[in-house]
Amino acid sequence: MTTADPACTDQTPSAARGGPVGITLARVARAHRIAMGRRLRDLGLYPGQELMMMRLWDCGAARQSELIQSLGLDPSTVTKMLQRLEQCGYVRRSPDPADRRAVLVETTERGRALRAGVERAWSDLEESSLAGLDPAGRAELARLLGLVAENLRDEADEAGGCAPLNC
Amino acid sequence: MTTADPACTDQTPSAARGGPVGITLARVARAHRIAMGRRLRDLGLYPGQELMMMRLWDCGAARQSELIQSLGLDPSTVTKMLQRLEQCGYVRRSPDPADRRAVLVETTERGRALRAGVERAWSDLEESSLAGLDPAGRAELARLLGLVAENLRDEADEAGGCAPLNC
DNA sequence: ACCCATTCCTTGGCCAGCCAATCAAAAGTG
DNA sequence: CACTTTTGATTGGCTGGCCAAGGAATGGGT
Repeated sequence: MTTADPACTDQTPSAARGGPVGITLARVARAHRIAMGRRLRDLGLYPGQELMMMRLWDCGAARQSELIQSLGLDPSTVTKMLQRLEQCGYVRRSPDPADRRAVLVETTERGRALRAGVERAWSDLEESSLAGLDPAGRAELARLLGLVAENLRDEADEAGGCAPLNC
Repeated sequence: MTTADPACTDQTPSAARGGPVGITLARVARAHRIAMGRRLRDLGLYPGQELMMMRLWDCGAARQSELIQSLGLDPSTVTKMLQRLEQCGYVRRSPDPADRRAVLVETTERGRALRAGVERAWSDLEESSLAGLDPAGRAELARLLGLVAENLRDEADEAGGCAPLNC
């Protein structure tokens, strides 16, 4: 008698009834990340590393603190990720001559070679995940997600951004 | 001259131009998970554990394999998560008398006590993230996300579901 | 009755990602 | 000039989460 409870087969957990959109978002995002991870594995990347590489492709060379800021990651996360990317030969790190604390990061030729594959992964996943959605629907989805993003950004600022002025 | 490149200030990485919705989704989801994580930390939970607890609240007692199936997680992930939840006193694990391989899992009183907090976390985050969205917009967002979820579920089935019949 | 495939779970190893503590260098302040 | 604060980066430790490999019990097939 393990699965007798009818609630056990319900899709949305009863404790999340107050956040139906939120839990749907979480589920979709997880599936999306997994799908992206499958594509990245074929390229030799782990999920998360593609964002770092994309940033480096756009920036040329960048200081580590800049990457931390733009990706919104923890400094330690960036340090370790870059150590691994460097070991894979995708990235080169060198001390900044203008600031002996800082580290300059740039992609190698091998790192640049990943770009086409990552671009295809994004396009491919976009087509796969938005299949059956007309351009209007896609635009609407992008618009709504943008609103949510702004709301969440505001909340994040409230929580952690007490540094600049008052508070 | 570290930040001279104008593309460096662009919001969307150029390598993701083929997947604008996808990258927006990834960003929103990350912010959402972080916001949820902040609320969960106050309750004594880590992100991901709330889904496990929610499942257990709905199921009563469940076999570990059932949790793996319903949450879509790796068996090893579930094993370790349950070991930690048990150590925190939120969960109790006992051998299934009907099958000596299996493990039965159920919430403790302390685990049940978390429920109100988790419910509030979901509701609170829903309000915060959907602020400024009228019910029609929320329904539309839920509908669109549902479509994406289905597309991604299909893809996941294609990738890993070669077990049952042909193939 | 026997053997083999399947199922259930655990362990170890690896990654992303966070927090806390630490150190070195730079910048501000007296 | 010296002292303090702030910034840049690293290390260690913890979590979620995956894969690969293994062991133990069940169940099917002959």
